[in-house]
Amino acid sequence: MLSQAGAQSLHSGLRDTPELSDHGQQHHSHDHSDEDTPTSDDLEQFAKQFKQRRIKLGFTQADVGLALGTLYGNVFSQTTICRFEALQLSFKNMCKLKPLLNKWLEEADSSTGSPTSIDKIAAQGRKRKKRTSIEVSVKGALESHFLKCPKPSAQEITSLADSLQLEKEVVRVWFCNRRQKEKLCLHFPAVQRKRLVYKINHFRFGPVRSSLQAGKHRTTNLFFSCYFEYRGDSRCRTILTNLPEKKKKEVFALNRGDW
DNA sequence: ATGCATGAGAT
DNA sequence: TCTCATGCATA
Repeated sequence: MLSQAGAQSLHSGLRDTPELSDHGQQHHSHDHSDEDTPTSDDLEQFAKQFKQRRIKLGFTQADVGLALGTLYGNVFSQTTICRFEALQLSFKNMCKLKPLLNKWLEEADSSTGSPTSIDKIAAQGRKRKKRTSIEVSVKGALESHFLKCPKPSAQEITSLADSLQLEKEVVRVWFCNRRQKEKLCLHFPAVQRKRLVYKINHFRFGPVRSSLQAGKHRTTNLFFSCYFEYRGDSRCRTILTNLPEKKKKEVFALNRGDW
């Protein structure tokens, strides 16, 4: 499957499994909206409503996070509020935060728009490691490995890190985060749908054909187009890959695999 | 909104 | 050494 108009290595990226969207434990049909363990739907609905109200009241996610601190002693970051609204937290975590946010909502709803004073917490001195930026091609390789083995052993991590020229720790953390990410969306159908959107529908490969590239790197450059949907629209992204043979195979494997 | 990171508690 | 909750920093 090469160049030309064809080369449609499709694969509509659907391998929908009988997702177990709800891990039981919610038989109490009596929706005592609060304290009881909410259902995924409850949370989904609440999160949406929460965001709506928050915005109408003119608060930012960061505002809410701080307010929770001054109100209940638990400060949260903009990140966490954001993730709550987007259902990007674990089911358990969502359940934990819901009551707090609900209280805030009630209070904010009633109280006159007097902006609560904000107090910044002194930045603590922990030296945080600079965020290392992983190149797209390298991420692809990691992803590819993840599909084969989500839990590589220390040794495998070492050799992988070595071959990708990354710190072992970076690779280790990448896998941890990747696993975590994999789990987070399991409980919320809405999020799953959204994430599916990011999945690539099909690919096209071939040698670079643009006049610019022609001639020069005919044998080493490949174009790699991903057709996918993003927020309802179909998009296409083309990436040029100029990799050694071994890497090319990885790219191909990755793209043919069920990503 | 999200990628890489930290740290506490579980294994 | 992992999972989980969480966030700084940045896209």
